[in-house]
Amino acid sequence: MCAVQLQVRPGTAAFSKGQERVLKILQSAQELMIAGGYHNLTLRKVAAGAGISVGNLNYYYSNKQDLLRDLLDKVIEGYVWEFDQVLQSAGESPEDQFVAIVKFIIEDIGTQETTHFFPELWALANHDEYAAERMDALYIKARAVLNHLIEILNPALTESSREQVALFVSASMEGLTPFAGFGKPWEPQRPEITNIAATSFLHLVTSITNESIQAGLTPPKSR
Amino acid sequence: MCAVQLQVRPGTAAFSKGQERVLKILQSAQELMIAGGYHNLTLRKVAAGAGISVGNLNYYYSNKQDLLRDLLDKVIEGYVWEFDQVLQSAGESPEDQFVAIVKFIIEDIGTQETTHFFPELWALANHDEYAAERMDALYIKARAVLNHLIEILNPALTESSREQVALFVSASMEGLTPFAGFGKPWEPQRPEITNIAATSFLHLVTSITNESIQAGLTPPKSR
DNA sequence: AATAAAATAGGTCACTGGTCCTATTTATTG
DNA sequence: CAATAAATAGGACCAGTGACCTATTTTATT
Repeated sequence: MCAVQLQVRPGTAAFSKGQERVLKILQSAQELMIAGGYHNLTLRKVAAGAGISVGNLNYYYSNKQDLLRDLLDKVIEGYVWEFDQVLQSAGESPEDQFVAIVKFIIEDIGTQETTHFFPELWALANHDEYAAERMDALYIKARAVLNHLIEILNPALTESSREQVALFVSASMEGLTPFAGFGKPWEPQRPEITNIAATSFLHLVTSITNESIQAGLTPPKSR
Repeated sequence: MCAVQLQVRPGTAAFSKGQERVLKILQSAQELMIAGGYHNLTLRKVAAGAGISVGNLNYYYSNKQDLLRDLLDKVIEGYVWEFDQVLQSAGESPEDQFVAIVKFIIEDIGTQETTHFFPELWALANHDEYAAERMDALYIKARAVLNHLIEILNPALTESSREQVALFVSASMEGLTPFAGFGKPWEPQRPEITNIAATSFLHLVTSITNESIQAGLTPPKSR
């Protein structure tokens, strides 16, 4: 994908300059994506933002798709890393840990980076297979944290029920992005919304049953 | 915005042909948006899809922004109309009506149109003021239905609490789009996820209090 | 120091996209 | 039917874009 990475072989030197450049390129691309969306991401702007020429950018990324993929990889890895951090931060009770994670994620969607990047990712995933794959991998990681705690909080749930609950919780929080994210109309009420979410999710994960997930609210009269 | 609309004056005839063309143009634009996202929406493709020339397209929409705005208006109006229908369909108890609406909305995100269009809208709203305004107006309408029922189901809630709860419920469902929408990994489990959502939301709206929204789960030890 | 590899700039090229202009055809109206 | 407006096609224009190539400079290696 990226020239530098491909050309690194065992026993080769540091390539520190090239690595730095790649980092600058990706940061420039990310900033452009956040500022103007994918349709504003041009190689010339990326090069300018990284302080290099278009020809040099082409040396690192021979085409735009490769750059986009590396960008997705980089940004998504960043979030995966954050989730791992959260998982390792030893908390009190499972309830407290669960609430802490909910608060952490809703806090995160308040940043401009997250508010602007993720809708682009969701839109990309509708038309780009690679984006869809990476997005899927990211959210699997994100739900792993929730899954782990839900299993403790509600051991009676089957694996599939638990995963469905985790998906619902995760997706619910993501859904707040376009409404209570950075610069959005409900941004000032994010604290209250966080309380609603935490209360609601905690009750859900501790009280939901396999049966209610399968049968729904209006159980069939037969049987 | 659109040439035809602007040139219609009192006493003028039907302009049936022009109106038809505008409809075809907007439908073509919508199809392209759904199929390939905004970055795939070009005037040439819109013209081809509508079966007219670029020059003729330019006669109806003198620039791309105007076309985009009319497209947003058209699609959003369609959803607003749907919400009004839902609101008028007299149901049984408020609980049943509430659950019916939740099911209706989650059903809707399973269509390709909704799954593909809305992420584009959310992304656009991050960089286009007009898109942000129209999106806001749409969701205000969508929440009005929820607000109305929440007021019945939980009269003790203040107006702002109620609106925050409605926002959370609405945003949660929207958040399912990139995960359980059309062609998404969790699409097969949408029925179970719908049950989880309905159960969770119904408990939330009937049991939440103003205090828990304000204070959160861990009340301060002082006082 | 000599040599090879890496990094960089600059320019070119074909193509696409939005916009604009003009001539022509079609419909409407008095 | 004449005249006026609406609708349409075709093309031109020009800025921008991704991709590519080559020459040059910088860096590393032996």
